[in-house]
Amino acid sequence: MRMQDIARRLGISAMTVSRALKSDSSVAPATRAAVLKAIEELGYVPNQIAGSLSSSRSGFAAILVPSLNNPHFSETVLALGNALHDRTMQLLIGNTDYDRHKEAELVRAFLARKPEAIILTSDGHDPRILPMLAKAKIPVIEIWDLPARPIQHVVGFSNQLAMRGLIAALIGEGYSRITYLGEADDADTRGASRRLGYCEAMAAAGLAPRLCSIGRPPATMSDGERGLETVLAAYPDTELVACVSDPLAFGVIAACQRRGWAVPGRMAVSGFGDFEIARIAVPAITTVQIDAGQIGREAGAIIGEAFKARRDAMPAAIIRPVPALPCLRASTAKAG
Amino acid sequence: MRMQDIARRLGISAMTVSRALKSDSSVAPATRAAVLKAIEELGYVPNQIAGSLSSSRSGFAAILVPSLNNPHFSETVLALGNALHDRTMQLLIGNTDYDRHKEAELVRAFLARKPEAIILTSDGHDPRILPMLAKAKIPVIEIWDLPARPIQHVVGFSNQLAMRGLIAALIGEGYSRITYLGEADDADTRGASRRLGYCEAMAAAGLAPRLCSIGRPPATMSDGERGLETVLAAYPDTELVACVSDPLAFGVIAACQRRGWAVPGRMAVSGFGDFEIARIAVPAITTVQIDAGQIGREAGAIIGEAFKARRDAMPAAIIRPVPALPCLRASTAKAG
DNA sequence: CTGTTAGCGCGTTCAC
DNA sequence: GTGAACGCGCTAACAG
Repeated sequence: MRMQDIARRLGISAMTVSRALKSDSSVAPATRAAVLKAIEELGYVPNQIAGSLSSSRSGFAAILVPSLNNPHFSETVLALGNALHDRTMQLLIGNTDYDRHKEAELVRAFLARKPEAIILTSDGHDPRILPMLAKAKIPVIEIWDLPARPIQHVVGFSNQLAMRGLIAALIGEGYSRITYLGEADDADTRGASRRLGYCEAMAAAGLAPRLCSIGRPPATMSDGERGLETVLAAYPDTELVACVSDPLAFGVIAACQRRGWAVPGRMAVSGFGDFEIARIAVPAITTVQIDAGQIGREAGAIIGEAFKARRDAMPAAIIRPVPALPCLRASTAKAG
Repeated sequence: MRMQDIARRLGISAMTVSRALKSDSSVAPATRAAVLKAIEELGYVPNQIAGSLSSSRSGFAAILVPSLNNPHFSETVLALGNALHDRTMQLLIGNTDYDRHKEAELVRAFLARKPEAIILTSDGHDPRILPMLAKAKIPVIEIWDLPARPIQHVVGFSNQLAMRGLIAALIGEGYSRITYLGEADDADTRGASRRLGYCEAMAAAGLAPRLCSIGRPPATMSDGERGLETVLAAYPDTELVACVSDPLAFGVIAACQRRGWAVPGRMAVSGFGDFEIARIAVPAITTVQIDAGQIGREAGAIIGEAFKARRDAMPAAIIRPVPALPCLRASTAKAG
């Protein structure tokens, strides 16, 4: 069924049907009512592929995240999706699995769909995506970090500074034998940034870094459970395990509890991200607070501004920092 | 940039470029190499919107889930996405927020994109979507439950039987003052099914149902923390809280621990779904094991079979059950 | 307020 | 193995 069929049935032209479906165009109220009624009765669904080709507006924005399974990223995706819904745009979601090559492949596949904006979770990108993005001439937004050399717009925070701030605060609490537990390789540059922040904070206090790793990202609760062994093997005198993320920290705490070790007391543990579990777990987990939803909303706002700016002037790159502050909780409390 | 531009540059026709991009067509190897080289150099990205319009194959499948934030659904989405990737199809993901009306709106919006298959998380659907789906003439797969009156294909398990099995097992362990904690309304019919399963198991043992609720879905850890109060207010003698999901159970356990109550011992708690947290938490949480990834993979396989069947014969509805078995863990262990 | 014309950029279907 | 004509279903841009 095509617009033509609706039109013929009403003795009008397809163009009028098309206009009746866009509420902003000028169509006689009676005509519009008749069109909508006919569409409803016949169960007609417009072909948006044809519409997109004709209008060269796909109605898509694309977002790439390392892992949809991570509640943080899915919250960002959700918030962005809601923001775009208000602009009647849909979201194409891609999962890079912390893999640059897969990211590049997805960028290519998504660009073929002519998205009107693209959001990348800031990471070490495959350099080949840059010319592709430049050619697409659409807003590009990197989220979840503050890259040294941004592609264009940014919504995020410095993972490095945030982790440095947390570790500095913990050192201030009196901890010194702090061991870092994170991913092994640098596929996840947010993880690498956090590790760097840890090292800086330790160095600033005159302490040597103590690094342990658990393999490729993402860092899971199960990794945390195994990770405690790794930490103790390398640094048996550890008094605090600083984890790259909250789920990992939860796993470490669980492993301690299985051993009958008090957390805190026998061992302290910190995380990163302020996942729900960090607030609910017993003990509650010391972490860095991030509002994942806010990142999505801000990204949606930037897309709106970019569209507006295109009409007016040269759209300047927008760098929008979001808060990332340490939050000390029971898991690192010092006894009495 | 269009195919025409590539073609002119090589002194060939656009049609040859098009064929060179589909590896199955007959193009001289030298020609193909030249085309691919030119495309690479110029950074040409084919316009899939035009391709879809012309071939009437969108390359999309659409999936609607109640909540992308739920690690279970995101795992299903991920597995389905991988399965479809092998068929070079992309996944349009929609979040219904446990809302039938929103689901209907999304079905309409997605059908306009001409997906080649649609996957719905089985729920009470808005009846208006049925004619729309029928008209679309594409495979429809309902997942995560076994609906009484399926639309077409199904991959799932009976939430009712699964919960009944779990409760029966717990009654077998010697529990009788079991209180159910779940969502309030029936927006989430999987939750309603589980509640029904609980009631049946209790009735079968001659026990009266003890129902408590925590508001609309999804059931979060925070809901669990508050939920314990609700349970104790209504049924102070509760010895086991049977929760509609693992995160909710985790919240209840956390609330117990904050009161200094031993779990198990002073209170037992069960969940549903076998989320990672159920295995890692201390105590580990008794639950019903579901393989969320398998549901996605099976759905992907059904899409493949449906495409094959279309050529051969009338595609019969496929009902593919997946396992959902009780798993007793420490959180409901009987002392001694 | 409504209709007509002319593409949008590909892939299908023929020719050769 | 390659090219030319045509159409996919809709909307932009113009008439009227």
